[in-house]
Amino acid sequence: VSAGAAFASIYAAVRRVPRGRVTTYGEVARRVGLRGGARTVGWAMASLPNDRAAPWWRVVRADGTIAPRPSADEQRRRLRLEGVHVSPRGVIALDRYGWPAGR
DNA sequence: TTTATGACGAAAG
DNA sequence: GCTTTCGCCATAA
Repeated sequence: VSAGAAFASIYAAVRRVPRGRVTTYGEVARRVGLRGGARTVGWAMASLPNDRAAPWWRVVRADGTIAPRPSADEQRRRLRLEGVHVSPRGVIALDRYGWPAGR
């Protein structure tokens, strides 16, 4: 895998996110041992060749908003399909769908 | 090795 | 509530 070890850890963490739940970049970063490495996580997702078995759509920003990217629309759609309620503005209730918090 | 970039985060104005 | 600034870590050139 072409990327560094950090990527593997990040992908692994993202895969642990249960269906119907979402997590944040910062949360993932923390799980892999990177405190301020939230950007690294996002960058890892950006490098996602789309063949990688990582539910990137379950990863949102710290405030529950979806990152402004071209596929944000698709991400929102996928989350909805999993039962995650996304506000019209693209905001997700982390205190409800967040993970591992959950509630 | 240094510089620049990035699906971020938190704080300050 | 929104925009701006700084901080963090890893990779690329």
